[in-house]
Amino acid sequence: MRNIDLDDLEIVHAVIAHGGVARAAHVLHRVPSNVTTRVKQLEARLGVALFARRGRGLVPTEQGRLLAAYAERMLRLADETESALRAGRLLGTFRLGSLESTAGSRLPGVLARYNQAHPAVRIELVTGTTGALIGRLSRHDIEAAFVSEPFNAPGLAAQAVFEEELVLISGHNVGVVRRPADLGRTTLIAFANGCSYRRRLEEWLGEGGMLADGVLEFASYPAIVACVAAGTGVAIVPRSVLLGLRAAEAVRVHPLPAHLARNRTHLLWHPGQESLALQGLRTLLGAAPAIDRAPQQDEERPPVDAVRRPVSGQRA
Amino acid sequence: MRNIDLDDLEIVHAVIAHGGVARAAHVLHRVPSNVTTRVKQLEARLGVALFARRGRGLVPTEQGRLLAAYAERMLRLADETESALRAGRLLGTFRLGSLESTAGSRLPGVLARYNQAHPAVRIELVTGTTGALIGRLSRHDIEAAFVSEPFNAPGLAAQAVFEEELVLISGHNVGVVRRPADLGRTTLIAFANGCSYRRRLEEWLGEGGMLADGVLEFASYPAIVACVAAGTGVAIVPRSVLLGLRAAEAVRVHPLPAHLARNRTHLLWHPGQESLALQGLRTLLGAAPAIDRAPQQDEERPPVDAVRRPVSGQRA
DNA sequence: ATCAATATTTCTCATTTTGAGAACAAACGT
DNA sequence: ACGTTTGTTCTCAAAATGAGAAATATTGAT
Repeated sequence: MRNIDLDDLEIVHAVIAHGGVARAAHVLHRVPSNVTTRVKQLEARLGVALFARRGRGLVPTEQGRLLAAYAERMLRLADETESALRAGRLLGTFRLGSLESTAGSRLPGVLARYNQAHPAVRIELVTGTTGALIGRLSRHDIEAAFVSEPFNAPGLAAQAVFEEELVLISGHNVGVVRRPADLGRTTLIAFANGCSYRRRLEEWLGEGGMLADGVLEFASYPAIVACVAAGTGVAIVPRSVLLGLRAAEAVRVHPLPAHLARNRTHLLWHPGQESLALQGLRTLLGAAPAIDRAPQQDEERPPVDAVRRPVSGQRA
Repeated sequence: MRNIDLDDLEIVHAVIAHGGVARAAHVLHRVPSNVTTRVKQLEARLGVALFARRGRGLVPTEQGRLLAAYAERMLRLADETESALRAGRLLGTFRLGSLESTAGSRLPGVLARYNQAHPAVRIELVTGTTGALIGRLSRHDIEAAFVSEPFNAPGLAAQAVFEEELVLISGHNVGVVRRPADLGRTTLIAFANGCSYRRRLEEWLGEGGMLADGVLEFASYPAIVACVAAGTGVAIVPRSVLLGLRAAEAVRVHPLPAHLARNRTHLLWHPGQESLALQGLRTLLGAAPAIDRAPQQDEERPPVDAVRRPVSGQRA
C-alpha cells in the first residue's frame, strides 16, 4: 500500500535533526537497532539512499534532506489533525480571507466600523489569490473570503460587495497602449498563478498574440506598483489600489477594454455555517439574507453603492 | 506513539467519499470487516465518534467530516512526498522571501535593477513574518530571505542590508505618546505571531505594564496603516513603509525609544548553497563574500548606505 | 407478512510487522 | 593498544494486521 508511514518519517527526521542514530533513538525512546532497521526498510521501500554511511555516522543525502523537509510538514499536519479533533470545531478567531488589493483599499474602512461595533471579535485577515482563498475556504481554514471574478465555488454562498475597475500600469518608458502589441517586449509582474487579475493580463496579451518576456511573481501590491514605477514591467491592478500608494504617481495608467476592466469582488462563505462574527460583517456590508447567488446580486446593487461612497470619502 | 496512521485516514476518507463500508472496502481492495475494525480502532484511539450508526449505514459525524478534510490534505501531502523523492529536487525559480514592509519599500528598486541585469531569472517573491520566513528557509522552501532583527538562525549566513527606524502610529484621536500609558485602552493591529515588529510593540507595552484591549491580525501594510488611520488602533511599522502609502498622511507618528526604534534588515541564506541567481542579488546589494555574521556587519556598512540613497531618490 | 438482498459487525486465526536486547564490527580518541 | 562511541545484524516475543466465516440488523420487493 503506502510506502511511507508517519513513524518512519519521525525517525528519519530525528536522525537528521539530532545528528545520528543513537541520539535519535534516545529522543524517541527507542533502541538504536530499531532506528537503523526502520531507516533501512524505508530506504528499501522507496528505492533511494537517504543516508551515506561515512565512518561511524550517517550523512544525509540530498534525498534524505528532502524527505526530512517533507517529514516536518507531514508531522506538523498530523499534530494539527489530532489537535483539531480534540478541540472540535471552535472558532475563537474570525478568520477572514481577502485579496491583497481588497485588503489595502476597501477593507480598512469596513473593518474599522466593524471593530467599533464588535470590539470583542478577534480578527485574523489573511491574503491570497482567488484560487488559494477558495481552497482555504473549502478546507475550513478560513470562514469567509473576499475574492475576485471569475471564480468557481460550487456549494458556497456569494454576495457581490465591491466593483473594481482594472487598469494596466506601466512605467513612463512606455507610450500609449491600446492593444497588446503597443507594449513590445515586456515583463509581467503579477501575483502567483491562481490570481484572477493575472489571468486577465495573460488573456489580453494572448488576444494580441503576445507572450510576456518573463514573469516576476510578487505577493504585495506596494512591491508590484513600485517595480512597475521603476520601469521593470507591466501589471494589471484595480484602480482603487493606486489611490493609496505614492508610487502610483510614477506609473502610467492605461484603460483596458470594458470586458476586461470591469470586475466585481464577492464575499464567499459556507451557507448555513455563519458565525455571529460573519453575520455582523455581512450586516455591515449591507447584506440581505442570502439564499443563493443569482437573486442576491440583483437585490444588493443599491447597498453596494452605499458602501463604496463612505470609503472613498474617507480617503479623499 | 501516534494515534493516526495514513492507512486509517485513507479508510475513513474512503468510507465517507464512497458512502459506506462495503464500497470503501471494494475500492481499497480490502474486506469490509477490516474496514469496520480499523474505523473502530481509530475511534477508540482518538476518543471521538467519527460515524453515527444509522440503519444499515454509517453517517459521518461533524468530527468524521473534519477528519476527512484533514485526511485529504495528509494523503495529498504524502503523495507529493513520494513524487518529490522520485523526481529529485529541481529549482527552476529563484524563490525569495521578504518581510512585507521590505517588499514594499526597499526591494522594488533593487529588483528593478536585478531584472535589468538578469532578465532570464524568474523570481517568486513571497512575504511573511521573520519567524515564518526562517522556517521556510530552513525547509528549503525559499532560497534566501530578508528578515528583521531580532532573529535566531543558526547555520545560516547573514548580511545586513537595510537600516529601518520603527515608529508607533496611531489615529489622530490619540495625543502625544511618550510612554505606553499615554495610549490608554487600545487595539493592537499587527501581523501574526512571529513578526519581530509585533514583538517589539508587545514588549514596549509590557514595559509600561499595559495590555492591549484586543488584537487585529492583518497580513498587509496598506490594510494596517489604513485601519490605524481610521482610528481602529495602533501599530509599529518601519518609517520607510509610510513613505509609499497615502493613508500615512492620516496617521500620527510617534517616535519610539532608541532601543526599540533601531532595526536592521538582513538577507539570510544557506552558506555554500548559493545559486547564480542569489549570487547576482548579493552582488547588487553590494555584498562582499560573507564568511560569517560578525565580520561582515563591519565591512558592509558603507555599501548599505549606497544602496539606500538611490531608492530614496527614486521616490522623492 | 415473508423472504431475499444489503450492509455492518463480531470472532477466529494465520501472517506480518514491530521493538527490545544481546552480540558484533568499525571508527574514533587518548 | 585500549577504551569508548556509533551503527548494524540477529534473535525472539509481543503487537498489529488482514482475510474469511458466521452472525446480526435493516431495507426493499413481492
